[in-house]
Amino acid sequence: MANRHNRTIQKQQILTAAKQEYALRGFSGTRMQAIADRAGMPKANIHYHFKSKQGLYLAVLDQIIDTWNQPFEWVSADDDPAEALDNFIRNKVQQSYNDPAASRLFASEIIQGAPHLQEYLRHRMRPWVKARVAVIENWIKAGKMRETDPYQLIFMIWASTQHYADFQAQVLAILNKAEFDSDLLQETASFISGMILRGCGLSVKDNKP
Amino acid sequence: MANRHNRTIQKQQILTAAKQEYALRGFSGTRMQAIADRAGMPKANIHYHFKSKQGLYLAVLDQIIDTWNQPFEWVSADDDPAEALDNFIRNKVQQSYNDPAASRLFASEIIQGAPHLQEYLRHRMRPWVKARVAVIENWIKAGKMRETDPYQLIFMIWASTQHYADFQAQVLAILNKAEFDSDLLQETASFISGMILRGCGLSVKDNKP
DNA sequence: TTAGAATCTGACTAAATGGTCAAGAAATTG
DNA sequence: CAATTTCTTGACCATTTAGTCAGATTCTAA
Repeated sequence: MANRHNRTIQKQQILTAAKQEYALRGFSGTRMQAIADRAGMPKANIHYHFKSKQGLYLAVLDQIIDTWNQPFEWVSADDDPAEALDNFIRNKVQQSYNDPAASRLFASEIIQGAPHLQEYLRHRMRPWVKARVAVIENWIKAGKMRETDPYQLIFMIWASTQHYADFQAQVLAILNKAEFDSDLLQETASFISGMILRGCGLSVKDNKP
Repeated sequence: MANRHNRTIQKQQILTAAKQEYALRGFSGTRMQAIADRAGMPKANIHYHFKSKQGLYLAVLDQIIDTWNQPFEWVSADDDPAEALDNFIRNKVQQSYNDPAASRLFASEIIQGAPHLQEYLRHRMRPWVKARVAVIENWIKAGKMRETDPYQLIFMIWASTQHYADFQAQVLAILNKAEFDSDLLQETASFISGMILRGCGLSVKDNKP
């Protein structure tokens, strides 16, 4: 079958395997051999597709960022804050659930000072946040919600939505559960949404009409 | 000077240096030589005091847990929920601020599945949480606060209070600041406290009377 | 003071691991 | 159906690094 096609598939297999391994063991803890094993191909093959361990790592980060940015063009000042925030929160929780490895890898990178993400944080994420902050400020000025520091609000939403992916081991141990199921996901999303909305002085609409 | 004394001091120096390095580069990313350099002694000396890289790592984790457990005996059902929660939140924020390396190291360990903390999570942290959950449930039964899932509440407090230590690189980049100062600390604590209290249907008492 | 224990240290070693390479297999193309 | 390019792979290498060790130094106790 077409080579072009294969090449794409192989690269993707490598990226996926690498994401899992990097998330599981950290950058330094990851062995190229482990990625190769997981991807089901000889190690040398990985070095054919990617220049180096670090190059592969950067490629994984890039892909994560691309995936995340896609469905995230969020709302304008005209929207209803309660609905918009609820949407945003449920979206984030769902995203962490869909790809916990991505969330964890990203978290590890930031915990270690984000050495490879400065550019991204400063020139892509910061403007994105600024735009959302502006929207929230508009809502506040329009009296649609309680006066609330928009930056802090966004940080708090990030923190609580990602927590279930990043600290899953802790959450499961405390709850004495074996896995994070879809029910718990819904409960979690509703809980966070409810807390945040009430915190912003917004009324929470019941999710089961 | 006394040997016993020196021994203790040296061990402590090693532990502190190791905590910084492990937090900064992760377990695998950390070099024994780097710990030695930071502690200002030859590498072989570290292996005299600690069996192995992993042994030292476990010792660091142990010390972190000990430090954390000390001031955390929290409240009973008789206390006022608003005050108790506010206290707890401010305490946690302060703790993250005082020793961000500890917070980050712990976070890294959990993100990677908490391979060395299963015992601690299941047999020490879980009972601790259970006890707080019981208190919160009492508050709810007594009509002192809104009906709220106590586990989710604790997770959310953990998530948002630790976020500023663990994801500091991100927070600073977004806010375009160089460092996390004491003012921002206070704002953050007040913000989180306010959000959580309102979320629980409790009234927030102003902090500047 | 001195024997003996505890501590410290530079030099060394064995193992692990990222990365290379040359030769072969497969696909593409004119 | 060559000729050429692209891809695959086992074997190999250079480097890094945790951990060792024997000898020096410092402390303790009698």
